[in-house]
Amino acid sequence: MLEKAYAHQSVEEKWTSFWRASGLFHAEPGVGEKPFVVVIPPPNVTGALHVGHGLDNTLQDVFVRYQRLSGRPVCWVPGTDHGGIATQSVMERQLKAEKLNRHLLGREKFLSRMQAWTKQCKSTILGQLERLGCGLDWSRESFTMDEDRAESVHEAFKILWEKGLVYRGERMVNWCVHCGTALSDIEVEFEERKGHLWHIHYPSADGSRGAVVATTRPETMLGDTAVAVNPKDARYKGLAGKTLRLPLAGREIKVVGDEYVDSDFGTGALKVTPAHDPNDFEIAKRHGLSLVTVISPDGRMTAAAGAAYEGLSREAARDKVVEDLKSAGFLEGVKDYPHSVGVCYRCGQAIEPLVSWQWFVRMEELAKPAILAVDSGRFRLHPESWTKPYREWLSGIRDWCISRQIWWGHRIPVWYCVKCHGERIKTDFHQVADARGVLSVEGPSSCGVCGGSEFVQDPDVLDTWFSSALWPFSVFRWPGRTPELKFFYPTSLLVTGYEILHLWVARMQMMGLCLTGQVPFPDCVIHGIVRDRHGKKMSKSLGNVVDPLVMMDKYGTDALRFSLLIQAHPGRDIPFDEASITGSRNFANKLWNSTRFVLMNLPEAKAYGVASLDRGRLELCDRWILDEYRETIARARKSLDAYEPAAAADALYGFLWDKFCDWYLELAKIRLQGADEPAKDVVRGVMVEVLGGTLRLLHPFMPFITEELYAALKPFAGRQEASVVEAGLPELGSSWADENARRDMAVVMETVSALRSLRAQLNVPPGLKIRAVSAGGAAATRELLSRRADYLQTLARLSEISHSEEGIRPPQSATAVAAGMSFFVPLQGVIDFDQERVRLKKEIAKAESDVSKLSAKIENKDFLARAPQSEVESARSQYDAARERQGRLKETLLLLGS
RNA sequence: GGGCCGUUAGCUCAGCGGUAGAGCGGCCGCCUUACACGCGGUAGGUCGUAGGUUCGAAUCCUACACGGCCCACCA
Repeated sequence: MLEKAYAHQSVEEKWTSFWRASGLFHAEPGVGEKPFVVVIPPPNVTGALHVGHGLDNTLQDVFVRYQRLSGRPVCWVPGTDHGGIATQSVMERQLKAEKLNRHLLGREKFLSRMQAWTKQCKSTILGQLERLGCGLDWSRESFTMDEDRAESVHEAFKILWEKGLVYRGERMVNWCVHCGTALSDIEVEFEERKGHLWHIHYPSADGSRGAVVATTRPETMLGDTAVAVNPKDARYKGLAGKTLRLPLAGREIKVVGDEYVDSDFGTGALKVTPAHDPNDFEIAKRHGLSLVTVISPDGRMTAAAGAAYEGLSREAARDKVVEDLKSAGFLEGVKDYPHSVGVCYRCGQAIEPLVSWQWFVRMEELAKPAILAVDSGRFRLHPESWTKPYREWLSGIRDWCISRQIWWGHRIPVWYCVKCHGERIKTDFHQVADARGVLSVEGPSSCGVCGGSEFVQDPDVLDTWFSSALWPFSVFRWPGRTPELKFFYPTSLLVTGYEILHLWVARMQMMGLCLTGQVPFPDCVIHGIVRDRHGKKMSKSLGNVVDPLVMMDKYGTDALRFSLLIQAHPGRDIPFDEASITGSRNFANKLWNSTRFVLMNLPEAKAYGVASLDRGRLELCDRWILDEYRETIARARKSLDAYEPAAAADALYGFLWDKFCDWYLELAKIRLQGADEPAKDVVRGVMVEVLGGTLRLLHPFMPFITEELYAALKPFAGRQEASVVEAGLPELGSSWADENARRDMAVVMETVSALRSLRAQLNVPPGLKIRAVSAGGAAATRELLSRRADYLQTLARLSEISHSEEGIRPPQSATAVAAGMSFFVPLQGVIDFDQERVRLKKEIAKAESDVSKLSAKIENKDFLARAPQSEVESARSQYDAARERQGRLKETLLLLGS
C-alpha cells in the first residue's frame, strides 16, 4: 500500500538509477527507425545549474519523453561547454584569492588547473541533470573541448580557411580591458549609464577662434588626429582644411569635412579619435588620418598620451584631462548626459574599442543559405514571432571576430615562421601586420618560403561560440563519416532561450549549412527567461536567485518541473514564485492519492481497462468521464505536437483534478461502496483505464511520480512494461465520444451545484442530509434526474429526492432553480427566510441580466439574418432557459412574500 | 531610430470572433473513512485608451498611452 502522502526523495532515487541502467534513452545507429534526436544546449562549466537550466532541460525532457512514449526511439545527447571567457574568469577569480594570476602560473599550469576544474564541474552539472530526471543518452556525453570536438573545430576552421571565409585583419574590435580580450559584436551589451557631455575648445593654429567639440570621453582627446564638421553646416563654412591646436597635447590637427557629422548634435563639431572609436576609425580611413593610440589593451594610458598621463587608468586620465582643460581654460562647459555604454557581456566592464589584428569569419556568404532555410520553411522557429527578428539579424550580419586573447579554448591552428616574421611575432603578435600563417594543428616542419624550421603558434584561442556552432554535428564526431553522424544527423529539435538566438542558434544554422549542407535541426523551440516573482531578472547581486536543487529537495523534482512547465507558454518569460511550486507539489499529491484510492478498490490483479469493459453496463458518469478523457488525450497530444507543453499540462491538471477526482471518483464511490460486484468491476475498469492513461500522458511532465504510480497500477491493467515510457500513448477511439453523456452530466452538475450553493448560503450544517422535492421541467430532465437520483443524493447530501407532479412547494422550503426545474428543500427550523429572500433576489438579478442580454440578441434582425443557424438556435435556447429560470425564481420569491 | 512582445479578477497568468477562465490570495463553512499538500460554497474584471471591420470583438484592423525586450556606429 502506498504512503498517505507522496514522499519524493526515495522515489526519485529509485527511478534515477533505474533509468540509468535501463537503456531506455539510448539509441544505436542503424537500428530501427530514425530516432527523435536532440542535442542539449551544453551548459558552461562555470559552476552549478540554475533554474533557467532547469526550464531548458525540463522542456527538452518533455519532448524527448513524449516521443519515447509514442513509441519512437530517442537520442538526447548530453554535454557541457568549455565556456571560454566565462570559465576562465571563474578560474582567475580563484587564483586571485590565492594571490596568483595566470601569468604567474604560466599557460601549461593554468590549463591543467582548468582541466581539473572542468572535470569537477562537469560531474556536478551532469549529476544535476540526472537529478532533474532528464532522459539523456549518457553514453554520448560530449564536451566542446574534448578530442573529438577539437577535431571538428580544426576541420571547420580548415574548410572556412580554404573557402576564404576566415581571414586575419586589422580592425577596430571590441576590447574588454578586464578580460583582456577582443569580443564579437554580439558579446557587447549596451547599458544606459550616467555620464557627462563636455564641451572643449580647440583653438585654431593661427590664433583665431577654432572650434568647440562635445564629447563624453574627454580622455580620448589625447589621441585626436582631426576635428570633423559637416560640409553642409553653414556655421563651419571654410573651417575644413584649417589647422587646430590640440589642447594639452599641443599637437596640430586638421579640420575635415565629413557627411557623418550630425550638425544638430552638440556643437556640430566632432573630435576624431581614430584609434578609440569605431566611427572615428571610419572617418580616418576616408580622410587618410593617422592613428594615435593613447589607451593600451590593459586600459592604461600609453606614452603617446603624454608623460603627464602615461600609466594612468582610463578613469583617472579622464579626471586629470578635465581638470587640466579647466585650469588651462579650454573647458567650455559640462552637463549631465546619460548615454548608452557598451559593456562586456561577461564582466560588465566598459568596452574599449581598439585597433588590432584579429581573426574574422566572413558572414555574408554564410548567412545567405540560412536566410533561405528560414524563408523556405526548412527551418522553423517556435513561436513563429521570432522568425522576423532572426531573419533580419541574419540579413544585416557583420563579420564575426573569432579570436580571443585568452588561454582557455581551442587554440587557433595557425603557425608563423619566426625567420620570416622576426622575433616580434612572438611578443607583439597583435601588432604584426599581414602575418602569413600556415594552417596546421601540430605545427609545420619547415617554412615553404624560407625553409625556416622555427614556428610559433598563434597565441589566441577561438571564440567559445565557434565550437558551440558545430555542436549538432560535432557530437556525432563530424567530420568523420561515423555511423552516428549518418544516422542521427540532422537532429530533430533544438530547445533554447531567446537570449542566445543570435549567439548560438543562428550560428549553428549557418555552420551546419556550410559544413554539412544540411539544416542542423528543422525546428527550434524558443523559451523565455525564468525571472523572480516580480518579473525581475534573477541575479546574484539582487539576491533573488532561486536554486533549483533547494526547490527539488523541498518540494520534489516533479513539482519543480511541473510548475515551470505549466507556465512555459511559448516564448514567454516565467515569473517564478515558490507558491507555484507548492501548487504543483499539491497536484503531485493529488495524483498520488487518487491512485491510492483507485488501488484500494482493486481487489485482484486482473487486466482492467477499456478493452475488457462491458460497455452495456456503463452508466452516465462512466460514459461522461471516458468522453472527457478522450478529449483530454486529444488536447494534450495536440498541444505537445505543437511544442506547447504548458497548454498540455494545463489540460491534464484540469482533467485529473476537476473532472476525475472531484466528480468521477466521488460518483464512483456509490457503486464501490455497494455490493453489486459486476457494477464494481465496471467502475474499476473505467478508473484503471482513465487513471492509467492520464499517468502516461503526465509522465513527460512528472516522470518520477508517474513511474512509481504506474508501476503500482500496472498489475491491475494487465501491463508488463518495466517503465511507463514503454507503455505507449493512451488512445480512445471515436466510438467513445458521447454527446449525450456530456449533456446529461451537465444537467446533473448544474443541479448539484445549485443544491450545494443553497445549502452553503443558508448555512445548512454540512453533515445534515436534506430532502428535496423537484417540480416542473422537461420530461427528459425529470426522467434523467429520477434515474440518477443516486448522484444527486450523494453529491448534494440528500436524504431523498422526489418529484411533485403538481409542483407543490412544501412549507418552510428554500428553492434552488437549475436545469429548468425547481428544487424545494424543506428546512423547517433551519431556514432563515430573510436570508432566503436575499439569496433569491440576487439570483433573480443575475437571471434578469441574462434575459435582457439574450433577448437583445435574438431580437436583433441582423443577427437572425446573418449569423449561422446553429448560433441562432443556441442563442434561442439560452434565452428560453434564462426566461424559464427567471420565471421560476420570481414565482418562488412571490410565494415567500416580500 | 527601427522591430518584437505585453497591457484581462488583489497577485501571477490562460483564453485570441459567439453572454469572461485558472492558480495563488480573500471571505464563509467543513478533519464527509484517497488526499487539510484536502472538500464544498462565495466575493472580485465596462479584458490599457480611442476609433474601425463584423449580425456579434478580450479575441481582427488602425492609431495612441504605458511597460518590457531585441537590434542600430550618433560624439
